[in-house]
Amino acid sequence: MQNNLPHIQSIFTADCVILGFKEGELKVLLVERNEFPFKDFWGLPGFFVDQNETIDDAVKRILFEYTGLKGIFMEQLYTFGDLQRHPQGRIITVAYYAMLRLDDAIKLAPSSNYVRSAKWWSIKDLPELAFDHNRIIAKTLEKIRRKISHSPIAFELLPEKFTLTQLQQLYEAIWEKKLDKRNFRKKMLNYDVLKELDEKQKGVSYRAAKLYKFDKRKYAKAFQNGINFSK
Amino acid sequence: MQNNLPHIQSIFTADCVILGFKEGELKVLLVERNEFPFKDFWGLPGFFVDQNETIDDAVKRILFEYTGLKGIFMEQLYTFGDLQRHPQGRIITVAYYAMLRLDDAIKLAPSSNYVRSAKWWSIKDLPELAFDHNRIIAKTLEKIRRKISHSPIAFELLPEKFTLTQLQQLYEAIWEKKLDKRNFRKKMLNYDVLKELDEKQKGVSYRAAKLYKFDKRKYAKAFQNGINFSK
DNA sequence: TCAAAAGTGTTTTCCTTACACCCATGC
DNA sequence: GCATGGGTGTAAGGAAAACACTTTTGA
Repeated sequence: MQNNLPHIQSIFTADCVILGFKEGELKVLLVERNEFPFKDFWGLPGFFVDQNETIDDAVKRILFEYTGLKGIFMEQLYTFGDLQRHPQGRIITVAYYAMLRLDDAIKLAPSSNYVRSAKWWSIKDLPELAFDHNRIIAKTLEKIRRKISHSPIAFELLPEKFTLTQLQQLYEAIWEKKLDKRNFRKKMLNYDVLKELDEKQKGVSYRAAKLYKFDKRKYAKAFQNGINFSK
Repeated sequence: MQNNLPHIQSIFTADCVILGFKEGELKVLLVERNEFPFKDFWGLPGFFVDQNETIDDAVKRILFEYTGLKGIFMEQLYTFGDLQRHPQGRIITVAYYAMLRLDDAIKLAPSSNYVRSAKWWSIKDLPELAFDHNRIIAKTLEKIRRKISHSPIAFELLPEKFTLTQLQQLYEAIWEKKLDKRNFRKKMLNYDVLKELDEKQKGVSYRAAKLYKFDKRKYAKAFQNGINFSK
């Protein structure tokens, strides 16, 4: 950093891993590229950041353009700058991940002409993606596997009202590990961050489960003591 | 990302939070700036990344230039892109943190002419720094506070041979919290990641303590089971 | 012999784990 | 009435936390 900026300029982009949860599986939103490089490959939604917006704002903007949603949970993941990651030269990308509730009928609206289509993919069964996007998704998984132990990010992926079984399935999907139903419920209720509702599941052909809400106020209290949704 | 790169170019830098541990305190290496902006302010060592090196390599290079050391532990922290962080326009910086053993007499060699001097500061008592560097250091602290619970990064800051009391003081400095001696030792030895040496502290005017080494092989085993140096 | 830090065990409490059966509902 | 998931308790083991005194050493 010098007085007269030497204008060593670099190209950088932002890529976003948009996650959802449906049918007991973690899903990731991918786009089909319509231009070189990696034409016809699937990859993460990526974009340039304007000179007059923060990276966070740029990601919010793009999330809105793709999903029509605002206020989505998002967080910076990592910045990738390998020399080989882009065939046209070293392009640095700041990767983010975002989490949203897939229950609302989200209309996917790929807004840019470099994108042919957009689709939710099961994160367990991805093709070879453009650039280093497989690696970025792998790193996202590592991150959220750790993070759901001490942060209430799981609730970002669930409908506002959910059953304990849905919550458990989400943890199981992220950790790729079966959990004991009784222990899971005991522990989760013990944290005292859920609000039990006077409402039950509807439209199922078996005993309807109670619905719960995540309670931010309770969580704020519990957080002081260092909560730990351990495996 | 498009076929013909639109060359929306951005300036970006890398900044490095270099940490050491001495006299029971966490230290951070700061440089005194010799040029505008923020002339005469102290700040983090920052630098441009060449077009043909990865960000990691650039940080390694700079660490070597400043300290004469290679193989220092380092990790990416976060990428900061606020619009106001640099008075001359939006400059994105990728922040790293690094940890080294301060016991070796490290000769600080500020290599660049934008730096007047370099000095170790106690992290608890910092002046107002250039740019958003106070914030970057705060974020580093948050990160390592979490990270020392499940990673053996503490050992990066200690001499190769250390006493249990030194190790405890380091945890206490990072967590800003007194720990119980007996419980700390019991727990730490229980993890089975330390090797007890046939050697004792020298040059102290009281009962000399046993020296220990961190044992990477033992750690690798313990790691499988999900180690947790909890508070 | 004194000052300074090293070193050491036990008890209580709490969290984690393992484990299996009956219940409610819709079809 | 049957298939499907909902919902529940207890015992045992292990980790965490609280707590204070004796030992060693050099000056």
